[in-house]
Amino acid sequence: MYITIDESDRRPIYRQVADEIKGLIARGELREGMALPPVRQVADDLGVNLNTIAAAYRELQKEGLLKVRHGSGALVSARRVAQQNDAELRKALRASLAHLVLAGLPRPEIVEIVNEEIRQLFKRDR
Amino acid sequence: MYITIDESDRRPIYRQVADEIKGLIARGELREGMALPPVRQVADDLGVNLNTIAAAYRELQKEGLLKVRHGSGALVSARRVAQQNDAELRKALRASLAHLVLAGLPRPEIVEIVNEEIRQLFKRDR
DNA sequence: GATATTGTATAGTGTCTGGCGACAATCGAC
DNA sequence: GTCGATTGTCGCCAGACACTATACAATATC
Repeated sequence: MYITIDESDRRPIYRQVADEIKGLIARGELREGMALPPVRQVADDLGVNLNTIAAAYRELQKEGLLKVRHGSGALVSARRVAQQNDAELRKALRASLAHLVLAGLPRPEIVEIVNEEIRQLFKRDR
Repeated sequence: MYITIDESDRRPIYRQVADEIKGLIARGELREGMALPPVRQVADDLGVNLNTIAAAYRELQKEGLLKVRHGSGALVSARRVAQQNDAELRKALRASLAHLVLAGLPRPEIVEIVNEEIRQLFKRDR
């Protein structure tokens, strides 16, 4: 499972991992019922402690995306999060778009990038 | 200056504030040369300590968006951030879009929302 | 059942966040 | 120019958080 973490990213590691897995689920690379690698394996790959990955899994379980089972592994249990605050989602989107603007990207380029990302997200939806 | 903070948002307050101000600058509501309200005023409005707001201002100064002057206030000093990691920006965008997908929004609606947000961002650019 | 594999719990360490109070720089009235 | 008001800064503290190491518990495999 291709996950990376970033030193310069100010989010905690466990949340970076959780967000990456969310991305994999969103774009259908991880589908309902599929097993995730054991926490120790991911932890070794990334060079962090197993508890850090376990925290990420628990986070996703709390949101209803994973079913984590003591002794066996973790499974993708849904491709939908239960209740999601719409305002929160928009705020995050707005913030990331604002950063593109502040980076100096012109409007057409931003539109281009966004469309490309959306395309990637729905690539596997047929 | 209309800023809000959100208890349920897991980002620290000072970063929420910094991001909101970034948004105001990005969409041109705060323009270069304009003064920001004193840290005490913002702090009182939001019910937090002045140091929390000061931390937000310092954050923005570090990114080159503000000029903070001891004794006088803080000014918007640019509408561009100096160096910005492109990969980081895309990652944030990707994450926020993924969350929309996981919330169950259909592709057309996501496109709609994104276009609306982009429009808002460039509303004042003529 | 024994052993390996997998997630969980606990405890320790360092960092981050946010509050309080004192300090320092600047401004404005006079 | 001085003084008071206004503004940002600093040092310290308490609590929460992030991450690690190690021991424990549940499940799978044989």
